[in-house]
Amino acid sequence: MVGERRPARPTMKDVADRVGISIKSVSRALNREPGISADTAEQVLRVARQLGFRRNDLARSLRRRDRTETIGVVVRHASTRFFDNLIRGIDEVAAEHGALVLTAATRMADREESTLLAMSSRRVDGLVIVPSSADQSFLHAEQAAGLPLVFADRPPTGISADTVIADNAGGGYAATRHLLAHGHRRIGVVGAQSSVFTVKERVSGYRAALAGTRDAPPELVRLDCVGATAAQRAAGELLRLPEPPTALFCLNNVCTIGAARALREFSLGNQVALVGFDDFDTADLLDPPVTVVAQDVDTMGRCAAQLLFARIKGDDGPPRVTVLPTHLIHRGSGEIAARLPAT
Amino acid sequence: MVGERRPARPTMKDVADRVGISIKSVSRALNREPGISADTAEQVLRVARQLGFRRNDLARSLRRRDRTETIGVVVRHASTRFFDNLIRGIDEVAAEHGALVLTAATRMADREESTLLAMSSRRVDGLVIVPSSADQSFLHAEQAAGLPLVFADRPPTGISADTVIADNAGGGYAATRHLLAHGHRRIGVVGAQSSVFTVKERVSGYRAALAGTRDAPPELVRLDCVGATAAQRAAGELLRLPEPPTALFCLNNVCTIGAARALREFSLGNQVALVGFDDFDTADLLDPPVTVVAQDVDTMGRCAAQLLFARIKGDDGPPRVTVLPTHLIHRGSGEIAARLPAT
DNA sequence: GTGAAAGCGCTAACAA
DNA sequence: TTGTTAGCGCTTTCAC
Repeated sequence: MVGERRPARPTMKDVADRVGISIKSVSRALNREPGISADTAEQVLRVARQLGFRRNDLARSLRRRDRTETIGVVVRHASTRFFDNLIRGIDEVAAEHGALVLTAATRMADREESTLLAMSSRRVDGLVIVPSSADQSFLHAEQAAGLPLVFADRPPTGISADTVIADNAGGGYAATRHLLAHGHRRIGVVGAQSSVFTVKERVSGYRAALAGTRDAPPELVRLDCVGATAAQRAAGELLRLPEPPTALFCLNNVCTIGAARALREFSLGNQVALVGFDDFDTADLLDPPVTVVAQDVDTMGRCAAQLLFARIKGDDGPPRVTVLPTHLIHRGSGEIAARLPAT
Repeated sequence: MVGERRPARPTMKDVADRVGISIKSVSRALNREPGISADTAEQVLRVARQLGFRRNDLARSLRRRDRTETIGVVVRHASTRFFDNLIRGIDEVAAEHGALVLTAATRMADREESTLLAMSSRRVDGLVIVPSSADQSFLHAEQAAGLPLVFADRPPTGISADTVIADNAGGGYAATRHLLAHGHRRIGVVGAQSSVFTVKERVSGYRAALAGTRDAPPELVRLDCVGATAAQRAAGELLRLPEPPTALFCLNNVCTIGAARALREFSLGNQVALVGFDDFDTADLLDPPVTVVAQDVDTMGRCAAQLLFARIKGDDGPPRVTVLPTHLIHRGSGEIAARLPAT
């Protein structure tokens, strides 16, 4: 690697010298502030364009005391349909406020803290966080400094702040009731890390729905399936039990896809019912089409961003928790009747 | 909205006063620079933690002349499997360099310029861009200022810079040859905006493969299908032609899914062959499983980031173009033989 | 309508 | 090992 010799970027001083005026007038022109003649302003803009001037927002934000017109979004994966929809909702609201939305993916839970602090050090005006590590109490300092925080999809741990979540328990309850209504009594569950809030909630909805019935045998609940392959394996094990479930409830997209693979592997797609939590693009194209509990992730993003901007504007009421409804989309896989009605 | 009264954040001066030393010693301790006693350093770190001090990187980067240890990624959608994989690759390399990766989604092509300039004004150290607008010549100023730019997935227009793309034409050629080998002569094409580089390239690969054969009737090529619904409609129209195609080649994920819906609508899934460009998660779960031209998007991200960091480190050779191979994944839909062998 | 001076919080360069 | 001075590029304040 060669020694770095980056050409310096033109500054307001360069523009000012070129036009023959003071730096302050350049600032006024470029920021469209009043108190400058149309003539001078035009000249400044022309020269700025010629020089390829780009205002240094590091300096600007520093002087303006940390107002960066930027909000940060911190998630585990940049993507998956879920995050794309979430960020789309956030973007919409941020655009109305003229703020730039910058997203960072943490990939690993142990990089969450450093990523959040990096955003804080760069002085974003606020943060939307989908927490994935075990504890966010290190954010007390940001909160004390008045940095607005909004948690989405999952509540924070170790700190209290605005939160927007889906009605996970309600969705789990509805899915399970739906399967019960179709005659199922042995309903298997395939889900991801049991430590995650959404997983716990969805399972608790499942259990609540089964509370009136005879049983929810623990061997039918397979959590901690990380990735589609693990989910496929877990579903396969359930299907090979001496008394296998007649229906599967999968706690997220990835698990649903894994379970669908297992069902196909055993040619049980049209005999064992399947309901997945969270919709996905090709759910209608599988055989049979997959019934899901859908969440309105767009709205989740919009709510989170609206809360955040209200806080940025100065709203300092107590933390609010917003719970968004979920709804069941019947596509076929969830409407398969139980083969052997319960005794 | 109340008047905003954000508590001031502690600065190095606050820490220095509290410890009773100079601000420079605080700086040294916090940045783990040499020239400070272990004792003082420890004391500084303790007080900094107590106060919830977060170094103001706006000021730091300003003083250090725009080195922000941040790279920007600008894409149209934050997500879809494609972008997630791309960003994953970038993240991996950036982590090795200790840089933060911040992603901005432009959503609309007409916001690309303002988003890129916003990143430039915030003085990122470099940019990875998946261009979606018609022209990027406004980036000449950034290039002149020595801001490294790497374009991914599509080359820039109006400016010359490092570029990492897939072998789109090769993939289109391979897909078409594959279908020809299975006896297909009338091969329909469903694709997105014809103005997009990747679409043009994939079509040109298709045409090249057909050059030796009798024809590639223009009525079989349906471009500008934006969204799955439009693709489904276009595919449906192709299938209702007096002389319908016996195979479909879809130029991206979304089109493939739309075409799959059309095939199911007409119950032709097992009679008309289907090959899609770019793999997707449930391709193996459709009926029949979907044959695709896969691109290694992870590698695309890594290559782009490696190029970018080489530039950031000072490499100033001429712009390089990297073309990554694609490969066909046979899953079934692409191996359906033509119903009516060509005359 | 315009400009000079001060300073945002930090680090580079140098002095002690 | 520690501190002092200057200044990064901009906006705020105030004077003209």
